[in-house]
Amino acid sequence: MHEDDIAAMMRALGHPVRLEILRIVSTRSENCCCNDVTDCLSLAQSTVSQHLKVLLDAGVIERQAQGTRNNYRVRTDRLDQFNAAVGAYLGKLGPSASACDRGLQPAS
Amino acid sequence: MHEDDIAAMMRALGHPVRLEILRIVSTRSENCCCNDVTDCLSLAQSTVSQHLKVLLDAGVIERQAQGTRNNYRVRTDRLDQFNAAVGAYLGKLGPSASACDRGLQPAS
DNA sequence: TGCTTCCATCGTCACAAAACGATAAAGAAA
DNA sequence: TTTCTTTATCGTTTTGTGACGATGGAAGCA
Repeated sequence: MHEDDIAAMMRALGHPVRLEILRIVSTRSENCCCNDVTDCLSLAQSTVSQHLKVLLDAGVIERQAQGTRNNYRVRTDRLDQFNAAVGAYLGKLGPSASACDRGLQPAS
Repeated sequence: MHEDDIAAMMRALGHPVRLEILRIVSTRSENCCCNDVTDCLSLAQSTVSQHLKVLLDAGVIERQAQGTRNNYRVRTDRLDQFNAAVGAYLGKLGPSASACDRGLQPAS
């Protein structure tokens, strides 16, 4: 997972409503559709659908059509992956590394 | 660390340039000023200063005036805190809980 | 065949974010 | 004092985001 991917995932998760949506979806693992989420929030259905799309595009959740409804599910694999990447990235920030590697010296 | 704080931190880190700035700052722990960062990036000084402010407001970095320059430093304590909070939050998303309870909170 | 439900998408609006140049304050250096 | 360096902030422009209502297509039910 590269820096840009981490940033993209961070941005997808960087909204209180989306974090809450993620929590809601996770608690109804098997059958959580857009309306279920909407019922839990004081937002319009279109707004919730949009947030779901953001999470979907970021790979945080997955969609599965079932008749007329769409079931959403948390992609725990991706979240684990993300969590590990964040830990690794932040862990590197303490000790010295090779930064500014666009052809510049490490430190002064 | 509460959900909104996590979201705020995520949003601050949810930009490729800011992740790179963070990395640059971390490698020059003791004396990293705005110009140092600007030299590493192809962005205007005012733009870099703005990004630094975002990171500063989110508590990701700290500022320390030294003469006419401002030294920035990574707040590893906050990042560790954030990392732990993210891990705890994402870890909760696997097992089942009681959904849609806006008034109940297991832990913080 | 209708009728209903689900929901992604479109169009729109208001506001936030990202980038820039210009500026001014404040310390260092001459 | 005068000049230079550093850099936060202002004003502006462009682009993005979040929210909404409305719409239409697809599946299920009458």
